[in-house]
Amino acid sequence: MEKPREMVDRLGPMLDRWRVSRPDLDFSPLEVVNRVLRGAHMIQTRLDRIAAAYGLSHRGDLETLIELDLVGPLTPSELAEDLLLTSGGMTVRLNRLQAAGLVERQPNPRDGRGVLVHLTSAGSDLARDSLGTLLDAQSAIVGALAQADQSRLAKLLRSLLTELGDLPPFSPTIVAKPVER
Amino acid sequence: MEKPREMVDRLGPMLDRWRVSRPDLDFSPLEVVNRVLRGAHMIQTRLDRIAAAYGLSHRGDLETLIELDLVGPLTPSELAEDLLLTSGGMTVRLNRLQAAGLVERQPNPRDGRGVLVHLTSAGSDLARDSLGTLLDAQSAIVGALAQADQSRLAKLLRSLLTELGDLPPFSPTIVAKPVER
DNA sequence: CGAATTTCAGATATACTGACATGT
DNA sequence: CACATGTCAGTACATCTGAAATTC
Repeated sequence: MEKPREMVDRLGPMLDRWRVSRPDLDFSPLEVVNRVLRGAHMIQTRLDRIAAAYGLSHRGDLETLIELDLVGPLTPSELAEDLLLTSGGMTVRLNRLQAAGLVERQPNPRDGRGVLVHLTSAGSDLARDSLGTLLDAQSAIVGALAQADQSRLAKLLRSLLTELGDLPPFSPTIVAKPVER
Repeated sequence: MEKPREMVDRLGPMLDRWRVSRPDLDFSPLEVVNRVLRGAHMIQTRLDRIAAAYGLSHRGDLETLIELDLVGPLTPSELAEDLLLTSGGMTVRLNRLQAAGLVERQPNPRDGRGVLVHLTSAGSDLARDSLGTLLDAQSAIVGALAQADQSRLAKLLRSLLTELGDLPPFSPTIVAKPVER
């Protein structure tokens, strides 16, 4: 058992000052909310550096390639939903990735209105090459926590996200669709 | 004791598919990292709506006002550090807030090079009015979790942030080393 | 003087909304 | 026909970098 010596982040002292200023208010929700925001900011900075090392200077491009590599061809709508983006936003991304020769749009055989986004072999190579690096970086990020703490943290965050409305596309209980793709 | 019925967020099923696709890789860091990123995205969306309701359509403007209201006049550098921004970015914000009549720059009596940012009375009113609403919103966000879970989550996030290098301006014990990395 | 504070211009990202064409 | 998909133009937002001016 190690006793954490100085477990202080930037937010702690700020909260202390705020509480002195307004002792009548309850700032405890910030202990979670603000840390999620600050954490995301710092994580994003690290991940951006990795994407840049693979020649992708646009946030989100790499995750798009990786999602396609792991799951297979998807429609722009599906991609947008998975990656928390509007379809208009995804169009911009896909145009860029297509211009870079990393993805291709092909007609969707199951729906004449839409398309399926495929990786080119270059896109596939890039996704595969970078995934390991990306996982290593993320592993380093959470590596400060013991395994048990990591999974506790994951569980708590999952509860939070569920409450925030980050739900799967098809409510699990509903039967019909077996993820046809 | 309540047994959570369907504690499933959007990420869970995505991870399942990825693990099928690449059973050789360990995706567990994503359980934390990706949830922090997605959580921040959704939280930010909610908080932006509140700021907009107070006439502030620019992300970060409200937090700037509130920080000034709770802590008192600060220099642009101090604000930038607290809010994870470069000084150049803070200049833009302050120009906007000043044009809106919400803050004023005054010469810093302790340092002729710099300025101190003060709230105007309009800025102060806005900060005070909105703070309660903002805290309520954040309370609702974490409200799905039991008190004990909230504080567990806060603690785990704090460890994560500390590891990520989100440290207070003056490291309490350490003297020389700026956490070279 | 070398260092710190702040501003600014220029550059680069990011992403939404609403309208449209197309197809179901 | 009512609705869904994808694209695009227009708009808005965000933020950094590096150079310059000022003062410590």
